[in-house]
Amino acid sequence: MLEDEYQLDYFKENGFTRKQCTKCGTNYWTRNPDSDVCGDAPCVSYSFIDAPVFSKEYDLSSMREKYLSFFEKHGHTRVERYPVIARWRDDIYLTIASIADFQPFVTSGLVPPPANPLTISQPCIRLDDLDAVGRSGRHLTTFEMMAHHAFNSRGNEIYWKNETVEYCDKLLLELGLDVNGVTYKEEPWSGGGNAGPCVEVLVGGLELATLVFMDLKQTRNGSIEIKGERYDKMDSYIVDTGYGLERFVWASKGSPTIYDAVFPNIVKELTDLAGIEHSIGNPEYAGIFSQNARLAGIMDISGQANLLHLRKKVAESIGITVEKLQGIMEPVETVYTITDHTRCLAFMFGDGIIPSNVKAGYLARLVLRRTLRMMKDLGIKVPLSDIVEMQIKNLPEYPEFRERLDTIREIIDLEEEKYADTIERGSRLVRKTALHFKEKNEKMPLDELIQMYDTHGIPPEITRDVAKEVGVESELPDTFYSLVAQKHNRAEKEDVDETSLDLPPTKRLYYDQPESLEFEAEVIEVIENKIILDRTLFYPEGGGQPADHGTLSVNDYVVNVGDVQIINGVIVHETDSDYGFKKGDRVTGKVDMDRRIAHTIHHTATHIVNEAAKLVLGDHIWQTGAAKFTDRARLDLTHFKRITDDEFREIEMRANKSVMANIPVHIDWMDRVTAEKKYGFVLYQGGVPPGREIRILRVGKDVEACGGTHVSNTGLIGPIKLIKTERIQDGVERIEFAAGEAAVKRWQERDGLLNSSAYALRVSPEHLPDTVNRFFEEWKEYKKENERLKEELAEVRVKALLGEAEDINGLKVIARKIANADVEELIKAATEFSKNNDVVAVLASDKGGVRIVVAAGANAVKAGVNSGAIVREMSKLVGGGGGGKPSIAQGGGTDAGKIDEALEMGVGMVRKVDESRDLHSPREIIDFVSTCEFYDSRMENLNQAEVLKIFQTLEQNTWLVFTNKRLYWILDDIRKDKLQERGSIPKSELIDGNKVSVKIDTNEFEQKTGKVHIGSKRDWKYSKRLFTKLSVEERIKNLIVKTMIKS
RNA sequence: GGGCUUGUAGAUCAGGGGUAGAUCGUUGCGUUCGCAACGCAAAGGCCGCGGGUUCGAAUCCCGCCGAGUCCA
Repeated sequence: MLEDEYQLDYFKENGFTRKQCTKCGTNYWTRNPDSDVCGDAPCVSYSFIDAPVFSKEYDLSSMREKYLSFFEKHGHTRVERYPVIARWRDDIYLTIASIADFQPFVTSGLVPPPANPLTISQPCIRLDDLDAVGRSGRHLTTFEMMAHHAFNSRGNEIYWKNETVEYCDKLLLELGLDVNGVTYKEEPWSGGGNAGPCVEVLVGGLELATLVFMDLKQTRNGSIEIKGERYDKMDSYIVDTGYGLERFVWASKGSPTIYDAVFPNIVKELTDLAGIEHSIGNPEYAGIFSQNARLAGIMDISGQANLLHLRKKVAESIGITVEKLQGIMEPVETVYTITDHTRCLAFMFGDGIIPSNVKAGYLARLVLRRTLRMMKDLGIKVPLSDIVEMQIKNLPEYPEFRERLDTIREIIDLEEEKYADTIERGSRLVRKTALHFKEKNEKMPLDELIQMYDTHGIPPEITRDVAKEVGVESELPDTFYSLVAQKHNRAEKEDVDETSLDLPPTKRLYYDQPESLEFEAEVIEVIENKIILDRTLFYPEGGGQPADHGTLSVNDYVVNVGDVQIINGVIVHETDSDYGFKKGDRVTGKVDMDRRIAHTIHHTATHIVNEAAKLVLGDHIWQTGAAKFTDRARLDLTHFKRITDDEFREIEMRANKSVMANIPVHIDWMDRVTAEKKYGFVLYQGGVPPGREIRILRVGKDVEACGGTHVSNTGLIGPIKLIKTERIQDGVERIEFAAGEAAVKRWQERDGLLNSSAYALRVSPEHLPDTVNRFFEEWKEYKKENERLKEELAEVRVKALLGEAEDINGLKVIARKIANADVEELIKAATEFSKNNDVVAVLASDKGGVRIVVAAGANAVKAGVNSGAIVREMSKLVGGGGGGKPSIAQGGGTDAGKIDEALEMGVGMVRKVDESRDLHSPREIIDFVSTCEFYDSRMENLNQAEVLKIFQTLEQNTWLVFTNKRLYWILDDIRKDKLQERGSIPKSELIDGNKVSVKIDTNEFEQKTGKVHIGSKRDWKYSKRLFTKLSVEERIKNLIVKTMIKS
């Protein structure tokens, strides 16, 4: 269907014939009469290695220059490269191709290209094949795409297919390529909603360039079908070429890998640093890498399995073992990767990406951390910033990187530190978690590895290694990082439901008459509550500035305008009623000027604060967002650390100085291309406005494309008060500030706070810090003193009361009301009492209702006194609740009149202790269990029969401990003893010869109707996520398994 | 923008409704000619902030602030 597209006169007139590849069946054009395959992998393998295809060797800069000047000679204008961070795009983070520079506005025809035709060498970053970088011999994360573009439209064609192929062919021949050396393979192209015919330019088995003829766009019912999608012809059609600079250099040198061709000196430096032998002068050695690159060229090497396959093949063909090959290749491959990655980082940071946990900054961090890991593998100890600096110095064509060197170094050093922290923290966590699995004698599950990475950023390799140190095995998943990066590469495109309004653009009066508040207009359309006029003073929401409010009136009808939006140049007024409005009416509009002025002031102030921040913090500052309100505004800036107090103050001062300088605000409508040429991409601080003409706002040195309303001179802003900074993401600081009246209100508020605080302490505001400090210190001292005194008081009280003890069953019982004592006092006294083994203290106070504390000495507890149970009952009586451990418990209530009664009851309970034994035989337990309902931590009901069965299979030496409606523990002896020592569980005994012994909280045993809760949260907490995935049955078994391992 | 984790002594962390803990570090005492090591003891906490539930919250719930991390 696209066959005819490739029948080019140039081919026919220059001795080419169209052939079909005998291997893959694709059609291609060649001059070589003997050719029978297409020249692309996997049909052929590299033939240029050790056999350079051009007449001489080129390095990057000579090849780039050769290319650009070739196209200049042929009528193209040389265009400066764009940044690798695609600031003008909201759909991708990184510049992935030269054509990306001209999307979307140039390719869509909305904006003319900067030159036509043009040539450019555009640095690009692609992170899709991270795993292959360094290993395949040809993959790079960063490369320069040399290109020439021609933007054609119907009636104005610059050139099309014939010329494009001719240029390419001429260039190759000029470089000294054998006439039979090039193959043009037909390969329809599609991507990003566009498509078109395309030829791949193949030399020596390597794809050197791609010539795309983009003339189709995806449509629902298009007449042309490619790969299942339907397309139509476009009115504009674009020559989109891409020549791989690095590949040209490689082909010109014929070195074993692209890395040796492109940055031999850096590779050398790094091999030296790592102490690795890398002598590509040695033919035998170089042969290994050549062979590897050749075979990698015709294979898919993503993933461990594929890599192993490659290794085998290479080893086979050279005649050495895989292990030996691995030993030679791996360190050098790592060096290649580091070389590539550090160049990538040089471009990223050189073009101002700030590392972050989001967006492009996250990609930078990803690459940076990967690099650090590999440096560690090789034992390279120098700081990463040294290597990146090396790269930058190796890129003399990018002087702008050198200017930013200090900042770049600081950013990298900070990142390196951060990563070391993360790994340190992570290793501790892994060790801890691994110990749990060791206990269970299990492998570290994949889930855990994923969680370590997902939640804590610990790479799976590290998790594996650390776990291994502890003695726990784990599985390392394959192709981890490529998957991650792929998902990251594309920004989410926001779905704007474009209700297409087929109306003329509204005349925007607010630009020409910023000070007017009333206007007359004609109603063009009324759609429900949405009113569209031919002209308006109402500012529609945009550029972080909210919409104007106000009223529209026709005759006597007045409606309120609550929102204003602009859709494709048509301004829509959303009102609270459409009553009385119809097409053709003359209306009067009135804008709420107070609101507008507040927005206007904040908008101009935003530009000033932005500029001030840039001056104070550095050139890496970019605005990533902003919002204006009537009472404040906020500005989000890229910055790699927190803004300090000093910087904060200085930004504020500078901003106010700009106000005081009363600088005029210049607004011009400019042609986009001219503006970009003149000011660069700093124009696009908040985002990229569409259109051929853009509105340029200049305040002092700050120049931005901005559609907002602004004051004419900065003096009109009035004061600017910075309110606070906030770190909204890693690498993004938010500055909140108020300007004009809002600023005055802010500091009045602040003064109010200060004054009332100072007044409360009866000091003047300037003494506030000292005084507050003193008060706080004193408060701490008094607190401690209070504690000491309470302890002393407790001792005294105990001495005084011990004599009053009543003798019950050999225990000394003290029941006392201590008036107006707080809980702490009671506890201290009770604790003091219970130091005597035989004492049971039952204390109560009437402070704030009723407070009750009961404590029992060691012998008393052994005898069966349960303070918790006593307190519970006593508290119930006084209208409250309480509980605690057998040794000590506390509670309280509201009914102070019943204190004496409660005390009596407490004593009564001690009396009864002897009567209730709380040890039970397994038979009793089973009986008990069979009357209970069970539920687990997820509050799910359990199958009772199942639980029963599990209990019956419990091993000897297993203890079940029930308290407070919960089955808390299933324990082995050792843990039981330990917990009993700590008093966490009640004492219990093994009943002779029985398989299971259990202690049940007496209270609970009597209330058999209650539900029994299985498992304590504590047991699952260390890997909550893991356990919640398990079934209830698995969870119970898990507890039991743990127990058995112990014994 | 979304998810997950996290905030307790100077540091690293445990605990997880009922008197705030461990280890290291700090200080003092003992031992030593002195140091290290050791032994004993002490000091050091608004348990991130603000609400709520409760007789009682470091602990549970809600909100805020801070930190970390994965993803879009």
